[in-house]
This record gives sequence, structure tokens and C-alpha cells, in this order.
Amino acid sequence: MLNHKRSLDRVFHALADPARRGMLERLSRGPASVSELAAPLEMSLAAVVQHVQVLEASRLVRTRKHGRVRTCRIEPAALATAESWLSARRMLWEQRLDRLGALLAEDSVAARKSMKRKEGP
Amino acid sequence: MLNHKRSLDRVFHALADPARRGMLERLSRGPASVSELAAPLEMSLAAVVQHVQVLEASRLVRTRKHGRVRTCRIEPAALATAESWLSARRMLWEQRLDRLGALLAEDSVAARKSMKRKEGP
DNA sequence: CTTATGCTAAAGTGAACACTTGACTATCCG
DNA sequence: CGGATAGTCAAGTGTTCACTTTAGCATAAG
Repeated sequence: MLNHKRSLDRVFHALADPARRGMLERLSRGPASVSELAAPLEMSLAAVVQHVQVLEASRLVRTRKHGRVRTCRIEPAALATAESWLSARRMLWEQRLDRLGALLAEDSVAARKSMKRKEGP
Repeated sequence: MLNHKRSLDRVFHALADPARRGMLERLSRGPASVSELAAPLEMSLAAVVQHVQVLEASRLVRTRKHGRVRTCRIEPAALATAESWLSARRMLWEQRLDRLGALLAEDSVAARKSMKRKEGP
């Protein structure tokens, strides 16, 4: 749970930058070199390399070097982690909202007293 | 698409902090006041208020003031946005990986030459 | 009325972030 | 070999972040 927290930190932080999300979009169409990732971006190569390092630290991306070119590819696992955190939260609170909605629909004013323990006012 | 990008920035940035994720977890069990959110955290009330403002700016949370207490509740829409970005990406690249897997399984060495345009070595 | 509570607003601080530039290394190509 | 390409490293800069402290202002409770 301690490392899991940090890894969520890193993943969400990595996703919070539009340039990095753009790189991920590019990479979801297939592997690419650092320069290919840099091409559409108006920023120095060095900056792009730094973004790639952030993506790699978050485990969203894995890279390997062949000769002088570093090839980047997506790593689905880290994204699944983030996605499952999100969907877990959403399920929880949609469930709660549904329950609340059901109570409001079913119960009329007469039933209110017996609800106090289950659901605060 | 222009504002959509910024809103993703804000949502992912909001999610990138463990204190804020903790608040969201608390809030998925039901609405809470700022002080209730602050209780489990070892940080000043003022800091918690700032976190709440970040959550509110990201539209993950909506707040309303009754008397002197500000009540916070979750807003599912923003999270759905983030979740759908994630799942869209994941679908795309899992699709790609499946296609690649199918090619590797079906085609044998003999077919390799004709693949060069579609997929680099 | 007085005091405690719940929050707000403002200013400051140190660390992290998103870049840049410039110098350098390794590899591929002709 | 020599030069272009692809990336790396280090240092510097302005900005944003995550806090803190201090002071203050409503509202609720005694």
C-alpha cells in the first residue's frame, strides 16, 4: 500500500501534462523513437527526453536502445492501475448515490425516523 | 478540445496527490465538511482548504456553504472524463497488441517480408 | 454578550517542475 | 575518414506546488 500510493502519484502526475499525454497517444498507435515523439512538439529534444524519463519512471512507458535510437513503447500495466483506482472510486460513489436515490424514491416522509442510523441527515 | 485538454490537466493533477486522493476516498462514502476531511491528515486546516480548492477547480468535487460549514461532495462527471480518456487509450493499444499478437501467431517466417511496410522490425 | 468553532485570506518559504542552452558522446552513412 | 544524426548530461531559470504562519471574520453555543 505504501509503494502503491507512490506509484499512483507518479502515474497521475505523468498523465497531468498535455505533452506527455500526447506522447502516449502517439505511442498507442505503435512504438516510436524519441525524435519521432519530439517532432510534433515545439520544444527542445532535451525537454522531450525529460518527459520520456517521467513516463518511464511512472512505468507507463518502457524504452530500449538499439544503436543510437531509443525506442519507446507503451506498458499497459501502469495504466490499468490508475484506471482501476478510478473505477473503484466511481463504483463506490455511484453505488452510494443509487442507494440514496432508491431511498428517496421508495421511502416517503413516514419512513424517515428509521433511517437515522444508516444515513445521517 | 482546447478546454478539454486543460480540464484533463486539472483532473490528473488533482489526482496526483495522496492527500487529495484520500479526501476523494473519504468523500466516496458520503459528503463531509472541510474539518472532517482535515481530521485524518497531519496538516493545517488552511492546507486542506487549498487541496479542496484544487479538487473543486478540477470539478471532481463540488462544495456548498451552510452557515459556517462548507460541505463537500463528489461530482462523478469529471472523473468519468478522466476514466474515459484512460480506457480509450488502453483500448487502442490493447487492440494494437492483439493485432500484433495475431500476426505473430498466424504468420510464420515466410510472411515476414510483406510486413515491412506495416510494422518495422 | 462572550467564547469557541469553522473557515478564509494573504504572505512567505523551500522544493519540485518544465523548460532552456551548450557541450559532449556514440552511431550510422557515404 | 568525416560529417550528419540521435540522444545524453549538467547547469541554470522562471514558475508552480505544497505547505506554513498569522490575522481576521462570520456563525453557533453557552
